[in-house]
Amino acid sequence: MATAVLRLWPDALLDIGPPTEEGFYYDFELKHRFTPDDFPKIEEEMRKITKENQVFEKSIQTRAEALAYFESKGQTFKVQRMGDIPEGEPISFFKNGEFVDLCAGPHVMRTGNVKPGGIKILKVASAYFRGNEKNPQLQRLYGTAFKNKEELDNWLLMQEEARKRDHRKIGTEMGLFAMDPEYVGPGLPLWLPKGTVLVEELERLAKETEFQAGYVRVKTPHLAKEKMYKTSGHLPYYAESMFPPMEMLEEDERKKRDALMERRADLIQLAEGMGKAIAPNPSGYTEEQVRHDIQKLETEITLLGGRYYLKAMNCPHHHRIFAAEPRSYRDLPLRLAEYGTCYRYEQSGELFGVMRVRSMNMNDAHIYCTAEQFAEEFRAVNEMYLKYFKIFGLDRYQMRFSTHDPARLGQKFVNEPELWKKTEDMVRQVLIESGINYVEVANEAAFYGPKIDVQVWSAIGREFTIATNQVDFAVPARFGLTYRDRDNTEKTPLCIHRAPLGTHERFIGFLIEHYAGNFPLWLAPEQVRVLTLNDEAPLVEYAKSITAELRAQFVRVEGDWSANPVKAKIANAETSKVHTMLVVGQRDLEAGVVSVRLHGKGNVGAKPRGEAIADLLTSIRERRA
RNA sequence: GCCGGUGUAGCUCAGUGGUAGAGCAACGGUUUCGUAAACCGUAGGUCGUCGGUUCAAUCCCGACCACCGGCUCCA
Repeated sequence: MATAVLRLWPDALLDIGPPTEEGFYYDFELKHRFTPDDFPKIEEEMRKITKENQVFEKSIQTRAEALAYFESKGQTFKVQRMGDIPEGEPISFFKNGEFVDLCAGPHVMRTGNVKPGGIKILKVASAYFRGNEKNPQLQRLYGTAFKNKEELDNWLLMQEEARKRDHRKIGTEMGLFAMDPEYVGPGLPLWLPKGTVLVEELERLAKETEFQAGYVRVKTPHLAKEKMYKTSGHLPYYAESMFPPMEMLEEDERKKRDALMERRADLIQLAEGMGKAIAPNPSGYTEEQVRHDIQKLETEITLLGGRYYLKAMNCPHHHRIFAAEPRSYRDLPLRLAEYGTCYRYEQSGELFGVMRVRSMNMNDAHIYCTAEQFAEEFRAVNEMYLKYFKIFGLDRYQMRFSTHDPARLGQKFVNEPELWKKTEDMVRQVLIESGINYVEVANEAAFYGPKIDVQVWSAIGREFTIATNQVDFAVPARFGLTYRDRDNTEKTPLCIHRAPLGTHERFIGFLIEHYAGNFPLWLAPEQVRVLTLNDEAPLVEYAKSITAELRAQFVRVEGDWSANPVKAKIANAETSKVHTMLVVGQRDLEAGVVSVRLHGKGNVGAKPRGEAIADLLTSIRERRA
């Protein structure tokens, strides 16, 4: 592709072009802006190149030769990329026809190995050079190539099928949720009645599971004073992702606070100057005194209060619940659970259907425990994850173990090298013992401790972090949380943050794509619909009595005894993805049976009414797939 | 937030410098029928918002908002 682009636009600057899961891309810097109208032209040129059947020739050059080559071509990005190759490593080049590029290895031996019909340019987008938003943006051309046209067409067809599973599309079609950016706001989904069913079924699952695992439930407000997030350490590091605070102060109080803050800023500057001890300090005002006064001002400012933040996480509230009563080692582990609603001001371009939103319901819980209890608790949490994955038939997942980076202690990560090592060892131990498939990634931990993120892939191939399990050895101490131990001393507990079902928003978005909207019976918004062959009174009576019986058993059932032809009624029920249809006609009425039809599977035959109902109830109770 | 694209009825989409259509859904009738769509009719829109060009703008231009594809970031 790069060869073709260079032929068409010789002034294009090249960055790099690696393969991806669906093909490949190449980044270019070019005055001309690519549009889809250019795609056929580029494809045409690529086809010519495949016909030329150029051989990919490898050559090794010295660093100086390579640099000189790219500099002579004015390829500044390539020159920068050269810096990424470690000193002493051979610099390999590949040449095909007139095109020469830095490359670790060719993906095919000759351009002719790709048949002209198998090539397609997919889309153009932009990307930051080296993925850093401070760097210039390049134009990224995505393309794909298959051995021949048939394989390409097959792949395109699959892409088309995948698009049909998009949770935004199905969510609208099925009436699960709605977005109202004009009145409610972007990223603030409204759960419609059918989507709320999913929300509540998941909550019920979580509540049952957590109850059995010894959790207790709590409820906390959606906002808190500024002091909360200063203490937790989320401010100012997290402020970017939080909704701006609500200012509660009256005009004069605000002036007072601003004055105090100004004074504080001055003192901080003074203290810094003193630290460097540039000038003599005739006033006799010592650095220690200044620090003390800053502290006093801090307290005064926070006591004025006046600022409330919508919570972006539940942990601080739970910490205050821990602090609300004196705790003994006998109370531990204390597992506080809540489906807490959090608000995060995600950047506008990051919003994505219901998968990435600004208001979210988290399947949250915080486990306060001793260091001795930690491994057992952590293992129990992991097991809960696996239990959920089994229920949802989720087999493509990966645990991502995120650890700290010792070089960034005190900046990105709290400066507790020993605790980091200790907790990371504990987590690693649990992972190895449980035989869980995981990868370890450095420098990705939370500021307060290592974490495990669970990556899942939806049927469409979208990858998401759906759940998280984090260790926190820092924030409980910042809140001064303690329990009285056996030896009558106060100790600080460890805290495990966990959210196996993530947020309703992302989890449901994921489930929609996972099931393509065809939910298992226990989750289905409309579980059963009773359909009559016609609208004659005795038949309608029969259908109504079945409906009433199911409804009394809390089955989500609707009835359709309209005068429409049964074919039409079935078509309606099928398009609404009703899980089970009970079709009744004169025959069924006389025999006391119902004809069972399953969504997507068709008619499965008649069953005695009582048996059909019992089967439904069992499947729901057992949450069968 | 950045780059590019898009914005017409509840949904999917046509369309034009002289103030708008189709299918499905909705509503009213007719149809009484055994496993994916019976027929007739009715209603529905400040053509994302604001401004500009023009005799005239849904169409051309600009700004903003929102959404989509990426990047960055994340549950």
